[in-house]
Amino acid sequence: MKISDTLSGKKTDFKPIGKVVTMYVCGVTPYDDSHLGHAMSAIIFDVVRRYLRFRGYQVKVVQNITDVDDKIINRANRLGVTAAEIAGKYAQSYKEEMEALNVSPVDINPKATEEIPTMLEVIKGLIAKGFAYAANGSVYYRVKNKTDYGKLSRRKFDTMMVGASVEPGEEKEDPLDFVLWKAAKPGEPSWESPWGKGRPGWHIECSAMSTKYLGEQIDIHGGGTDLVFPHHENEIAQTESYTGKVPFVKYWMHNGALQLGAEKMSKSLGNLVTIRDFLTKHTPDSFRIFVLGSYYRSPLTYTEEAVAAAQSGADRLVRVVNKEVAAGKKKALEPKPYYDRFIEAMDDDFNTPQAIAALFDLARDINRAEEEGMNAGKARETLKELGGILGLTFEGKAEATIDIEPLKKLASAINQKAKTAGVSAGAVADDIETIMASLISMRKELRKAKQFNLADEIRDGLSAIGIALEDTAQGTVWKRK
RNA sequence: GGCGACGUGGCCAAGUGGUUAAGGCGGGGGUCUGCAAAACCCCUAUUCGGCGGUCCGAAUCCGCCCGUCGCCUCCA
Repeated sequence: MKISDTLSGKKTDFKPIGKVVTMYVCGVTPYDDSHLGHAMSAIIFDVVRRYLRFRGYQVKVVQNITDVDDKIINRANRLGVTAAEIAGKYAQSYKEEMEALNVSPVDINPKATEEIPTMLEVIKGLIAKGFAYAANGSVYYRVKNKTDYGKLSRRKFDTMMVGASVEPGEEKEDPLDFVLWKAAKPGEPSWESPWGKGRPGWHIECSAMSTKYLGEQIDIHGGGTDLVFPHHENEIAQTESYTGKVPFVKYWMHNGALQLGAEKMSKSLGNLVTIRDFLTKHTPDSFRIFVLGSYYRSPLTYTEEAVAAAQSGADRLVRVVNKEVAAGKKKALEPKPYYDRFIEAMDDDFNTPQAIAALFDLARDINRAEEEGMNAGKARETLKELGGILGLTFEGKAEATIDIEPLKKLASAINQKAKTAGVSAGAVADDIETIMASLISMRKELRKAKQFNLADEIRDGLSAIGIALEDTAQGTVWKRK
C-alpha cells in the first residue's frame, strides 16, 4: 500500500520501520466542546488504523491530551475553577463524543500534566546538546542550530523572520526561537524544574510522549494541516535534535481542514458546529460518509445540503445491511470483485471515496440480486465487514421517542370506525408493540375488504405520529421515521 | 508579501496522459403496489475555470490569466 507524506510531498510504498506500526496522532486541548473539525481528523486517523489492522499490521497508537495551556487557564480563571477541572471535564466529553462517533480507542492517551518529568528530560537533553537555552526561568529552542528547520512547512529562514512574533521584553536570542518551558506566572499551574517553577510549552509534549511510548523514530504522525506550522515543524526540530535520529517521522499525514462557510471551522473564529449538536440531528454514519466521501488531504466544506445527502446515502446502506431477506434459492452474489475494488482503493493512500463507491455498488447489487431471487448473504456480510473498516456502524437514526398518547388516541378512533365498517376492532393496549400489531392487522382486514379509505387513514395517522408503514412481501412492517 | 493547495454534471465528489469521465444526493420517466413506501430499471457532463502550448493523443503535463481556500499567531 501507498501513503502520502507531507515532508517529501510524495506518495510512496508503506514500509514500517519495525514489526509494530507506530502512530502518533495529535489530540485536543480540552477547554471547550469539540467541533466537527476535531471529529473529522479523529475519523480519518481512525480509518487509517482500522485499515492497517485489517491489512494485518500490529498498530500502536498514541494520542496526547494537552491539559495545560493558556486557553484552559484563561477559561478556568474566568469561571473561577481550576485548570484541571476544565481540562478534565472537556477531556471526558471528548472521550464520550469519540465513542459516539465510533472512533476506536487509542492505545495510550497520555496527559501533558502527567508527563512533566519526561518533558524535563527532553529539555535538559536539548540544553546539553546546545539546542536550547534557559533565560529568566524559561527555556527556548535555538532554531538556528537546526540547519534544516522549516523542511516540513517549506519555509526559509529569512522569509520567516518577517512574520515571527517578537514580543516586548523578549528574552529570546532569536525571534524564531520557540518556548520549551514557560516560567511560572502568578495564578497559573506550575511544576518544579531545574529553571524554577513553570509549565511546558505546547510542542514539547508530543516529542516527549512519542519518544517515550513509541520510540525515537515513528512510522506515522497524523494531525490537521493547520498543525504543520509551527507545531509539527517544531516537533521535528526538538525530537531530531534530541535523539540525533533523522527522520523523526517516516510518514507525515495531514488532513485538510473542515470549512464552514468561507472559513475554516475553528474554536478561535467561533464558526463551528459542535459534535454534540451534530449528533442530535444526524447519525455517526452520516458524518463518516460525508468525511470519507472526499480525499482526506483536501479541505472539505460543511453545508447542511452535503450532510443531508450523506445522511440519505448512509440510511440506504443501513437499510441494505439490516434488511432481512429469506435466502434466495438461485446462485449467490459473489462479493469478491467489490472487496478487491475496496482494497485497491484503500491501498492507494486511503482513497476512501473510491472505497465508498465500491460499497454503494455492492449495496445496489445486493438489492438487485435479492430481487432476482439470488442469495446475497455472503455479499451482505462483506458489505458489513468493509463498512466496518471505515468505522460505519450501520445503525439507524437514534430511535425517535414515540408518544404513546396520540397513538392510543388514533387506535381508539380507528377502533370506533372499524366497528361501523364491520371489521373486528382490537383492544387499545398500553404498549406500542401491541397497538401496532392491532392496527396492522386491522388494516390488513380492511385492505382485504377493499376498504382503502380507512386503511389509508391508519397509515396516514401513523405517519403523522412519526411511524412509517411498509407493505413488503413478508407482510407489513413499521418503523420510526 | 512568502509558502502550499484547489477550480470536474443542479449540489457534493473521485479520476491526474490513451477503451463508455467512479460514487453519493437531487431531478425526470418506468416496474412493483388498491394507492403508497421501500427496492429495482432507464435517463440526467461529447465534457473537466479561461486562453495558449507540448504530444499521435490531455480533465490529467507546461505557461499565462481569472476565481476560491489554507498556513505564515492559538488551532484537528
